[in-house]
Amino acid sequence: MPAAEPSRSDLPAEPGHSLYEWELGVIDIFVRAAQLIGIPKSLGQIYGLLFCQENPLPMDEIMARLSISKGSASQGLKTLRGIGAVKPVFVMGDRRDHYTCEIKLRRLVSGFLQDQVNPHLSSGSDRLDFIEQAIEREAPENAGIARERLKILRSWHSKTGKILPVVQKLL
Amino acid sequence: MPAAEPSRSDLPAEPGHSLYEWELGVIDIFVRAAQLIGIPKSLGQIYGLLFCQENPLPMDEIMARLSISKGSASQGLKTLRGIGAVKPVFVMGDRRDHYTCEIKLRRLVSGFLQDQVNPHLSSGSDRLDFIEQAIEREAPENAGIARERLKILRSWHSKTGKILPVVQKLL
DNA sequence: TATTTTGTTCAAAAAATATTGAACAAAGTG
DNA sequence: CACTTTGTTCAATATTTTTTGAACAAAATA
Repeated sequence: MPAAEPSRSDLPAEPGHSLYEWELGVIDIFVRAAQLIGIPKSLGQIYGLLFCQENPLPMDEIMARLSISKGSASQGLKTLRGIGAVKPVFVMGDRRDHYTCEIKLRRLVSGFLQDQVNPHLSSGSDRLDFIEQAIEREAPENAGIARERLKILRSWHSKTGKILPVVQKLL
Repeated sequence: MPAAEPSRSDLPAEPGHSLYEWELGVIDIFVRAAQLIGIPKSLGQIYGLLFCQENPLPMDEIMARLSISKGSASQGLKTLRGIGAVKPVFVMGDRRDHYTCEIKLRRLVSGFLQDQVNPHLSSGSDRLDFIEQAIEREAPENAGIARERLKILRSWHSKTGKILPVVQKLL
């Protein structure tokens, strides 16, 4: 598999001005990562851009350098803030919010897991209970297989719940 | 958080015939899981349906019970087969392929990781090398920060590569 | 060989998701 | 207070992804 030079098709359509080649490469990586974990590309772009900066950037700069709209930038930063991937920092003498990215892998992942995965896991318990009730209620001829599968699902649920903390510790 | 009864909006529009309530519940869980990891709902539906069966099911049955199209069923089974989530089994005296699902969590996850995550990880190496070259080539005034970030990315890459085997072992 | 059964492929349609930009709010400034 | 700057929201639009179904192929059957 050659792989070679990363495709740039996902990067700003109008590369008019700034952004070094190496920054484009980094952004490319984060855009792909975003797609892998199923979040919008623009989040990957914004995070990637901030990841390359020595200093925090205000929203206008982000919009300009990535050539994305105000709405995208605002919404994107909101989401990134929500999972703790990005933080507003106060910059003396400037009224605008400036943003830096969270650069600790562990925190980054924690925030994501907490926001995207944990909710599923906890609602999962309720769903399993619901299924259990349905099995009793219906008492189908094949309640045997049903109960067996439910048991498997419960064990999966439990295993998954135990994995996450381990992962976080290892990062 | 109430949570209660799983929504059924994702399940077959025309629940005309079979499918017990408990099966709907199980399918619901797998559809959500599918969305969480970013694969089409229909894959979750098919896997979920098979997960509830004691015996392998041929494609027509899958189409009928889930009321999905032939194309979806065929394509969905192909993908599931590709990641090892589903296996064709020979059924004596029936010309059709019959399918069972892989029911070992570890294998299920392995297949998925191998197919979806590993490729990203390996192409990642090439991308990092590309970025390194770009940094040298451009020698921007701020090559300092650039090299520092690259180092971080390399460490992330390495950590991630080490996590996967651990996860698989734990499941 | 003609016919049926089983399954794949792929262009077109539908559905889901992300992005834009204009209208609006909040808060500072002169 | 009128005006500017900064940022949010959300309906409309654009884009991407998924699903459908009809055309096709392969293989068994009669």
